[in-house]
Parts: sequence; structure tokens; C-alpha cells
Amino acid sequence: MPPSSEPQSEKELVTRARNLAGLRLGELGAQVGVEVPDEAVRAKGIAGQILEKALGATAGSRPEPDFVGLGIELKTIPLDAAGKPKESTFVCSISLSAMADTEWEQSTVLKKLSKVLFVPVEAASNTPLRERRVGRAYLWTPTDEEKKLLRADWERLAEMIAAGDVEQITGHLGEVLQVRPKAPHGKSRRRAPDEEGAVQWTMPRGFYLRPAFTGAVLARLRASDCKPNT
Amino acid sequence: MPPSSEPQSEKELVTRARNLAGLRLGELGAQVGVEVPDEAVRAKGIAGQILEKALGATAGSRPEPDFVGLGIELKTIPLDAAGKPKESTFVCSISLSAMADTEWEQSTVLKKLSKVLFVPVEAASNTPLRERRVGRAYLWTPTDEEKKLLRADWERLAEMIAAGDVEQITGHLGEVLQVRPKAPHGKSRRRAPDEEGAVQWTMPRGFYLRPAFTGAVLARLRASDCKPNT
DNA sequence: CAGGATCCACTATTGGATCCCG
DNA sequence: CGGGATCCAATAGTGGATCCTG
Repeated sequence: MPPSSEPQSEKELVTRARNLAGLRLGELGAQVGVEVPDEAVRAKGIAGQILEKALGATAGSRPEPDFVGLGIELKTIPLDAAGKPKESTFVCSISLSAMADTEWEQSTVLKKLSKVLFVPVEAASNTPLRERRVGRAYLWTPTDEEKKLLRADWERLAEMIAAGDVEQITGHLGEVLQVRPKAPHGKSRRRAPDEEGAVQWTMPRGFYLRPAFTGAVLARLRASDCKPNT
Repeated sequence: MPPSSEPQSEKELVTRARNLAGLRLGELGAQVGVEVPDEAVRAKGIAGQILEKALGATAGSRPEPDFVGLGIELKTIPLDAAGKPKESTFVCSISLSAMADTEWEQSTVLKKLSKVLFVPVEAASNTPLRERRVGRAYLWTPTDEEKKLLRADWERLAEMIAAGDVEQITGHLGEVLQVRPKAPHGKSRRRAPDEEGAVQWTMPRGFYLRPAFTGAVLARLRASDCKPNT
């Protein structure tokens, strides 16, 4: 199986994704021409890259939805032995200087999260990378309640950034959406406005969804399997 | 100030207790004739004993409410630097053999918790015992919702004990009420019925309230200070 | 022993730091 | 560098063990 072509409809995408359930990363990687390393520390992100190819995602590393034509973002979710998300989910990098003149409705966070295909992947650390299985995929659009939570966190954080208080932000802030470093190492720096609008150099950051939030989302989507009419 | 006499009304008790707010355990201990050791590990329970004397509790170590005439139980709650309960709250020992023929309505847990005077005490471990201050006291009667939670946990746990499954009980069980060891050391043993009703020797245990539960109760009671009419 | 509880080793969580690819 | 994320040291939480007094 070569890397797939882009699916032409939501239905086709979900069908394809669900047909991958049960496959191991080793098999799936081989099918799309990606070798899976032994060491997990040298392979961060590889599950996401394999699934992009297997499902025909087109955006590459451009700032667009993975499935451009469908406006759908692909996210793999690492699950622990109990089936709960093991890690937070990266949403997007933050352009610190652009936050001051952006509204929630135009934000990259809302765009990225408007329609997401979540693909769970086993990630118990004692299971070798190659043996980890793909789970059942779900297409998610935030409910009004979920949007309200995201928006409240985003506005609080955006305001702090716009005010130049980026150094006061820690990963503790935000009930469901948090800001954390997003950099190759701790010494990376980029420009941001400070309290007086002058430039300061600060660490690059990104928005992340907390594991408890993605866990609740997955639980809701799984429950909907039992009530096909809702 | 000598040890107090028993207060004659709820109102008198609460007034007395609130007049202690702000005092340090060292001062209060001196007033009632209790010397406060330096080492906290040698003084478990001393805050409770000082407050019993200061408020005129009468029951001693009998299985009765601390204020017999008023039917009120006294509990000190250790608070961390953030004002949240640091430890679980001991409710009562469990007579394992008596659980089989006891209903919730007659249980010691319900009796003990029907009316409780909670007295918070500072307990940040870097604050010396003598310097820890008494906080604002609150008289608590469980709401219907709180009673429902307590009852559900109690019935589940009582059933396990009655069935002889006491060794299967861990501190993980119970949303607000849990069962944990209550013994001078890990080798204490007492008799309990086993699965077939024969005797088995097991560790003495007690019921405890989880810190998250007492924290929520205190938060509700504090909030009521702002709305005196509710 | 019953009643007053806290101690503290261990587990679970988390958030700052880091790694690969195109 | 932007996009795909996970690693793992440090902190928070918990529950089994323990301590004092009358």
C-alpha cells in the first residue's frame, strides 16, 4: 500500500481511519514506507506522521488543516494502559506578537479544533513502539460547552500575552487549554512584545489541550457509539 | 484560663470556638495546661486534645459525641498553606463483626457526622507546632447531597465487610468515605468474620473522610459567611 | 483499647524541556 | 522553523503505617 491519496469526503476519511483500527505501528509504518525505530525517545511524533501518510493527509508542515479539502485536522492521542490520554495534545504554535490583534473567532486554536479526527494509539511505555496498536478513530466537533471552556481559557491567555505578561504564563493556567514551551531546547528565543510594547526575547510557546479534556472528549465520543441516534 | 466547662447551647459553643480564632497552639495549650512538644511526630492528635479542653468537651475517650449534651462532635482539620485540608479526617473505628447487622440509619458514621464542629488549624509542616494558628470554626450538618454520598460509600463498604471481604478493601474505595488501617502498628490484629462466617484475624480499621470532601464542606461553609440569609 | 489524629514512602500527575522530519 | 508530538524530573496526592493520652 503506497501512501494514500486524499480522501474525498468525511465519510471516506472516517471509514479509512476505522479500517486501521487494530493494526500495529510496525505494520502500518512498513506499508507507508516509514521505518519505526526501537527507541521511543528518537521517534517522538512518528505515530502522527505514519497516520498522516496512511490516511492521505496533504498539508505537510504547512499551517493548514491536514486534510485541506475537508478542513479536518488529524491528531493521534497516546493512551495509557487504562485507555486514558497519557500526554497533552499540541494544538498550534503561538505568534506572540499577533495575539494582541486577534479575536477568538479568528484564532488558530479555533480553526484547528473546529473539526478534528482523533486517532487513539496505544502508548503504554512497556509496549515497544512497533507493537503499539491503532485504536478506533472519531471525528470531533466541539460542543457548545466545550467551545465555551476553550474560549474562556484562550481569552485569558491571549490577554496576558497581548499585555506583555508572557513570562508570567505557566502551564498551570487554563482549565482545558494551556500554554507551554514549544521549542527544540530550553535556550530557544523569539521576539515578543513586553509590557510597554517594546521587544523582549522569550521562549517559543504553543497551545496544548490537557489530557483530562481530551479524555473527556473521547469518553463522550465512545459513548455515542452506544446511542447511534444521538 | 482553666479547662472550660461544657457549653450549654450550640450558640455558646460556636461563639467560644470562634473566639479562639487566631490563637496559636502554644498559647492555647498553656492556657489549658497542655505542653506542646517541638517534634510533630510525637504530638499527633495534640491539637484535637487542646481544643477539647479549651471548649469544654466532656466525652473523654468514650464512644460518645464530644459535647454529650449537645450531640456535637469536635473535629480539628489540618490546613496546608493554601487553606486546603492536608489530611483525611478519622471518623470512627470499625467493629468488623457488627457491620453485618447494622443499617446506615443506625451506623456510628452517621451518628458521628450528624452534627460536627470543624475547627481548622494551620498545619504547614515548616510552621512549628506551637506557632500554628486556630482558624474560624463552623458547625456542620450534612446536606442531603452530602448524606447521599456518605451513605452510598458506607453501604458499599459495609457490604464488603459483612461478606467477609475485608481483606479486599483498600483506601481507594469510596468517593468521600474510605476505610483505612486504624492501629498502633502494622502487626495489630483483631477478629473478623471471613467469607464463610468463621473467624479470621485482620488489622483494625476505621472510617475516614477524604480531604477533598472536607475541603468542599469547608468551602461551602465559608461561602455561607457571605450570604447570611441562606 | 478507643479516641485524638499525623507521618511519609510511594504512586500519579504534570508542565518545562526536548526530539525528529521536511 | 513549523508541524508531528513524547520525555522525565519534580511536585502533588494518597493510603498504609504509626504515635500519644487517658
